[in-house]
Amino acid sequence: MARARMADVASAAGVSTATVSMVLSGAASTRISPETQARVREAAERIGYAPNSVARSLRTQRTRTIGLISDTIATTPFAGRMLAGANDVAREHGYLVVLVDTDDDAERERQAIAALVGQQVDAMIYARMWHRVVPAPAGLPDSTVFLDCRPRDDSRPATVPDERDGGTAATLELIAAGHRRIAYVDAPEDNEVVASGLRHEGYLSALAGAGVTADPLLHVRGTTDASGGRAATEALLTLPADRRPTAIFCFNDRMAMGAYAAARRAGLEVPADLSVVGYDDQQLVAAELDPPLTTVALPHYEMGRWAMEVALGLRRAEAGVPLLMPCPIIRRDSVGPPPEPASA
Amino acid sequence: MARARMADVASAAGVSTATVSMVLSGAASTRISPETQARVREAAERIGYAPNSVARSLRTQRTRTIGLISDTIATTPFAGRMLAGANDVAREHGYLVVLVDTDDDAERERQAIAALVGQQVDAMIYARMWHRVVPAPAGLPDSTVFLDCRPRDDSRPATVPDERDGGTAATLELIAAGHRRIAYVDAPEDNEVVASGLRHEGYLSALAGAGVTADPLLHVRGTTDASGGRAATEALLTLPADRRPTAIFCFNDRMAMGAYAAARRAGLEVPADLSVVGYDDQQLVAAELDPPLTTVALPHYEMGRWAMEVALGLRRAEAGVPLLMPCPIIRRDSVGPPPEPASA
DNA sequence: AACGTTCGGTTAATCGATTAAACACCAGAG
DNA sequence: CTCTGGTGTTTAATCGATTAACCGAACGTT
Repeated sequence: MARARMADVASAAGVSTATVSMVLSGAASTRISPETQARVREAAERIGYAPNSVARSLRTQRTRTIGLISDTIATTPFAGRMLAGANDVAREHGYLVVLVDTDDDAERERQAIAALVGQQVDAMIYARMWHRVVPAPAGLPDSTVFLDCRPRDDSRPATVPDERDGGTAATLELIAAGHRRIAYVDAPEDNEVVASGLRHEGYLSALAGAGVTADPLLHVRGTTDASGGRAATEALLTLPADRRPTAIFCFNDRMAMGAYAAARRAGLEVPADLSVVGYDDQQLVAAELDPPLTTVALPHYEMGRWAMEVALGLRRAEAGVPLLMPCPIIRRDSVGPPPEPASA
Repeated sequence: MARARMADVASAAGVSTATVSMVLSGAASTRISPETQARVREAAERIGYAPNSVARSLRTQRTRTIGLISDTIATTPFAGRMLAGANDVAREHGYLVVLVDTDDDAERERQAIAALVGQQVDAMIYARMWHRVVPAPAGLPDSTVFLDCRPRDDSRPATVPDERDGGTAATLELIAAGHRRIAYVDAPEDNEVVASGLRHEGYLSALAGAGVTADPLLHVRGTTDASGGRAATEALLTLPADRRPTAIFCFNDRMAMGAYAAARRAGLEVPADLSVVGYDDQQLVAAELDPPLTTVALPHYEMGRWAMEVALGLRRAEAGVPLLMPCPIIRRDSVGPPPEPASA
């Protein structure tokens, strides 16, 4: 049998569709007598009526649907938490999210935007899986919110992680443990990777705040995977004893994995001989390392929530200055005091 | 200015909306003169017309939209690839996917199903993030496809990984390297985790096929994280030398990480002293271990594609017997010959 | 000249809701 | 006995497309 329509409820209850609509939408409860309301509700229940949102959307011009465009969902472990945040807020307010993964392809992105606009989504979220500055794509509605990226012209509301502050927090954690010779194992030089520079700034400012002069030798780079972290750490460990770092802050958790491996090869224990702090709090990795890794979490869930709240108009957000979402430090067991009592 | 409607195109081109519709949908190209067609297209282009899919959907009773219900997207690294597969197929055929994460909550699931049905999705995919047998939820349309799970009554098309074959492949890999004493570090006993038993069956059958008698001592269990794998492996390594395994097949990659740690603590090198094979080919983990881990990949992307193809009717699939998607072995560097020349 | 056929469109119904405006009915006021 | 005002409900327009049915003109045939 076909799905019940409002007209079916109407005839079952012996009223007009207008009455059914008013009763079920709860709007004009005052105008309709309680008896009629009860009759309508009972009839709707009985024949299993469920409104057709397509028809409703056509009439009301709102679909209670939010479009979420993202690059490469597949290959990042971060997408999930961002999606989860957005999805939770959407659900809490009766919205549905239409997801499109553009695989970082400009043509697909164009199509996706067109398709979502055609579907009349009420708002749009433009997400990137790693913090970037992007040229605002054409065709995005005014109601678009940027997530984990910011439009180059800052023309729309956006939220990104507060990487600078995260870099400071990580470094401070090591300083607090007594370290003075702290290395920063950075990502390769790449303007796209804004996180790299910001975390470095945070690192430098933490050192400065503690009265430690930054040693340029301790700022090294490697590819952003375990092998890069390992190579960079190995280089660091060949430094003469008095210049060698007692602690390492890595650009991300995978590089920290590599740092662990390098330490192991060099016969060093983490954290007894070398303290390590990562970044990202990567699912199923950071906590599983031996010892579990102290790291800085990327606030993907929170950013996802925020973006959806703005998209839904639950929260005012002016374009111009992106919201910097705090990156909390996650303390585990990879940080300890330096091997020798600090210079103090 | 409001979005252009078909009527706007019609008046701009001096024709009726029927003509516009026919021209733009490409359907009745034969009936309309080439000149008129050109005029209509030009007008549509000029005023930037894009069809309103809500209106179209109401009329055609199809939304070109697929609902995808899943549990806990957030906390698993697998979701991405499954989504990517589904999304790719959808995009290739001009469909959009509406995603709902139920967070494994029955009430949310109910709401999600109702919402998607109300949105008139053309079909639905019911996904789980780890292989399970589930009671088919009420309210799912007939067109629902099950992804990485199967309805208890096998009443709908479904696809799950071929875990048994994967277990065989992993074990065979070790046998081929010359191992005879091969342990299986299993997940805790739990009927929900069907993968556990199936991989075990595969393991046993590979051993039997090679004429090796399975030693019950070599079937141990641990929690499905690194610490569980580590504890189980440590237990294995305390076995007397002649009963000790020379190779370990782990239920998943995280447990394999733990096996690495245990080996290291025991002064053993992987793979020189101990070979290890994992399962899952977990993103950003398996390949990053030192040495990179040989493992069995879960075909999430392929399952996602398959499910969407079935949902879109591009592929016939009868309910009854779930499609077993092959789990390819990913060879890296954690498998070598046993430390002593094989018994041969 | 009368009568099909094509050709090239147009008319109008329809999908299933929402909602402004109209209406029927009754009570109380003037 | 008419008028005014509520009250409770219905009528009908509307959202923006699709599509079956129809229609007028031109052309060919006998």
